[in-house]
Amino acid sequence: MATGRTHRPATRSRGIPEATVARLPLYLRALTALSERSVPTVSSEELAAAAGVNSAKLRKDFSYLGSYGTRGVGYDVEYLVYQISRELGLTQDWPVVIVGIGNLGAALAGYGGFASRGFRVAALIDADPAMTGKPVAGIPVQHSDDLEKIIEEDGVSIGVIATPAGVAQQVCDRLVAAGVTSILNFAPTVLSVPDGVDVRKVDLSIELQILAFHEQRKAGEESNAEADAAVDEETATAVAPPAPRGATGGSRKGPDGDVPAVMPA
Amino acid sequence: MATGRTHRPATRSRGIPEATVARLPLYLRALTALSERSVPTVSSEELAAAAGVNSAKLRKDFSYLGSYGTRGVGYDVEYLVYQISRELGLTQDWPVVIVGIGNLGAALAGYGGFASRGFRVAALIDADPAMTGKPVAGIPVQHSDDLEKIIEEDGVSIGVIATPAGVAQQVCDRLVAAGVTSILNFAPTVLSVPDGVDVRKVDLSIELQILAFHEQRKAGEESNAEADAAVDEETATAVAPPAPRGATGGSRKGPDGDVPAVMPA
DNA sequence: CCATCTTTGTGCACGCGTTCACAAAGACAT
DNA sequence: ATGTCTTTGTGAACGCGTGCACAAAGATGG
Ligand SMILES: NC(=O)c1ccc[n+]([C@@H]2O[C@H](COP(=O)([O-])OP(=O)(O)OC[C@H]3O[C@@H](n4cnc5c(N)ncnc54)[C@H](O)[C@@H]3O)[C@@H](O)[C@H]2O)c1
Ligand SMILES: NC(=O)c1ccc[n+]([C@@H]2O[C@H](COP(=O)([O-])OP(=O)(O)OC[C@H]3O[C@@H](n4cnc5c(N)ncnc54)[C@H](O)[C@@H]3O)[C@@H](O)[C@H]2O)c1
Repeated sequence: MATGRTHRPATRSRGIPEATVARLPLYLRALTALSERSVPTVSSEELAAAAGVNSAKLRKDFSYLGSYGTRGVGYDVEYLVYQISRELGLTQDWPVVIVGIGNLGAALAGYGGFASRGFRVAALIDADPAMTGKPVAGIPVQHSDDLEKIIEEDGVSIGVIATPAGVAQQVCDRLVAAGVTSILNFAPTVLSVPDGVDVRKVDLSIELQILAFHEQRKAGEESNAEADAAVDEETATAVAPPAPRGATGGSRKGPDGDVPAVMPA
Repeated sequence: MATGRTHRPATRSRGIPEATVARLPLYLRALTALSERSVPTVSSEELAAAAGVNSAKLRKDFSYLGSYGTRGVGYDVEYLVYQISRELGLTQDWPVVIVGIGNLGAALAGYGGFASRGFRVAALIDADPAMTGKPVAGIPVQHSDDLEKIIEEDGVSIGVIATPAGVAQQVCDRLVAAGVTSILNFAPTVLSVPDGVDVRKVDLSIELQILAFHEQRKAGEESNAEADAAVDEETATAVAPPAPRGATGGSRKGPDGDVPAVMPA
């Protein structure tokens, strides 16, 4: 997954496994599409195909929510939409703040997927005074000096960080101190937060690197076999680190083109 | 995780577990930061802290790559950077195309993290004729009619989809037919691809919903106990689906504010 | 050269997640 | 009412991932 929970030892909250929770939105999406086509019921097989998962897995997932199916028939689409929505907490409104209204933050602000399903952009926050008051996607940007006030007044509990990596931890600390307990982080940094705060990250760079790994495997396999072995031997004998790789050698920026986060130690 | 591999039954490629592969970029990032501070060596404990993982896990991860550490000392930073880069396939250049240059696509095009670490934006592609030729982040947008030609000429094997969900599958099919074997999908749809093609997805909406789930759990727990039970009873007795939830009821768009993907069946 | 101290590499156990396979449940027709 | 046929819900087995705990390796100091 492009994302992953951070912290908290994966204790299944109440009884629903974390892996199941992560799939519920997928089911919900497929179910919503069926609902719009006025399909009354759906079998686990069909729904599983639409969501791209195994049907047994889907049935087990639903079994954690309760017995909502009818044997011989399947699941009532509308009823399931309701149950999953309720389980995910989408029956209530979640005000969200976005911090860092640059390229990415602006795109997020204008994203339709935000507004639907109970997520409401409560505020856009940026440190740049030139941005203050300027409307982005119809919402005026507010200065980060007012961050605490905004969070408290609106009762915001979910924050999105789209600032440069270098300031992400500071921003995170301020959000948490102000009362935010869930953070979606787009900056390529490991955020450390106190217990009780959930952090999920979206990391484009990591996704690409994982794809590159598999791509290399697909491309090579036998043609890379000799070359790989040769490199292996060369570098293995030299205990000292080899010179930076030729093509792109020399000093360069971090793996993400961002300022590397300051390390704790 | 925010992301997740799709298809392919998680066979560990050659011997490196998928979970380990997903963490290598994290280690690489931390190591690069250390490298820039000219730190010569680092212990598993320190590096694990910087990457936000367990030190035993980190050591086990590295053990899959080989024995690159020195007992009593730790790991040579430069050497490890090189080994991980090589393992991830970052020593070569990966041309990438971005399809769908809207709000998100434009942000991605201008993202610094793309250019570094061997990923090069080979082309920006959009179906809107008005966009054609217009430079975005210094790169002229090309029309999607030329998609196949671009892919083949540049030998592109990684594609990024940032189009509306409704056309994502079509775009995906064209990319795959043209030779792309790795896809990073930002559209909220399940993509189906032939064997041998890797798909990873970044789904903002899913991340938010997972956060909302945990948020609800944190908020409620006992105050929601009665309310929840009441709702449970009411809906459980009525076998027929209940009316859409009051506050935000009525017909609405999909969970992502996008056109729901057309279902196969 | 030996002792001590640090840190790696990994054997092992445990728990979570996935999948198979099937009995039970219920719809539907006769 | 009874039988058939579809589909759910779940017991059980398996495999992967995680983390503990420790022996082996090697650096460092005397
Ligand atoms: N652009 C992308 O496609 C993309 C993709 C993946 C990740 N990211 C990451 O997302 C983050 C933002 O990317 P971007 O391209 O929008 O960068 P950007 O430079 O365009 O925007 C950053 C914004 O954050 C604001 N900012 C800086 N410090 C702040 C602070 N302390 N408090 C509040 N706001 C502050 C800046 O004023 C600026 O508007 C970066 O960490 C980047 O690595 C971006
Ligand atoms: N904006 C965000 O922050 C955000 C966040 C998460 C996910 N997404 C998803 O990313 C996708 C793009 O979002 P957006 O906000 O940039 O939308 P957008 O409407 O601004 O951009 C979509 C672009 O795709 C182009 N396009 C349409 N059909 C095409 C085709 N067949 N071939 C090539 N290009 C085509 C359009 O011309 C347009 O430029 C959507 O699926 C959205 O759900 C967006």
